[in-house]
Amino acid sequence: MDLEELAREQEVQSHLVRRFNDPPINSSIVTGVDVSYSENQAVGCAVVSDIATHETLDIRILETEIDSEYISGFFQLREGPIILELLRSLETTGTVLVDGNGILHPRRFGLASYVGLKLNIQAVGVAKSLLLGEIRSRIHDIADIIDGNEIIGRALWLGEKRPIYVSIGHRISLDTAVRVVRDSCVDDYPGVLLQAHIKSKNELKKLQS
DNA sequence: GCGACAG
DNA sequence: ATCTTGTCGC
Repeated sequence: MDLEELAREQEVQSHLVRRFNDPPINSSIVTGVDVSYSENQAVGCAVVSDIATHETLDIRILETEIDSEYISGFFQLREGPIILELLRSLETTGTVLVDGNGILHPRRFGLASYVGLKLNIQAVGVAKSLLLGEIRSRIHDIADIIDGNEIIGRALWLGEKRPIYVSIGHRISLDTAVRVVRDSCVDDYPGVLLQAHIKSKNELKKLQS
């Protein structure tokens, strides 16, 4: 499939993304997913945690071969398959935090929306750099990210100089997405994402040695 | 054409 | 993301 066609598909699927809480968040379970690479070898990790008790409930690690290169705007091609397989192997995911964007995307369908829609789960995008949009009306540690006439995400300053960028993935409101990200933070970053990052990196290193 | 560009 | 040591700061 060529990118032009996939771009059209993303636009169509973006209309299926639900930008409200469905259902209201009733548990404190969150899952963070991240992937590390070495050439065409990828190691993904999913960490499930109860952010109310700080208890880690589950950890999954998966090693695969990656064929797709990274293309901005089409991150789903590279990380989609391994993340879907990781999440499908879990009994419970709660709200899933994805390393990347949700609707903060040229066609409002970033990786977090792709994962959320594909698995029909609540998902949030958490990115470390800004893909697009303008940061406006900052109040204290938070600001809107605007593109055209819509708010597509929020920038959150959590201690460090650089903010993180939170956006709706699927079946969650922006306010709730921000709240979940804040609640899941250990120091300056969502604990499940940091753990998934470290775990996937360590496992990759082990497989190489 | 030029520059930007999640990870 | 990854290639990579020391180094500035809390």
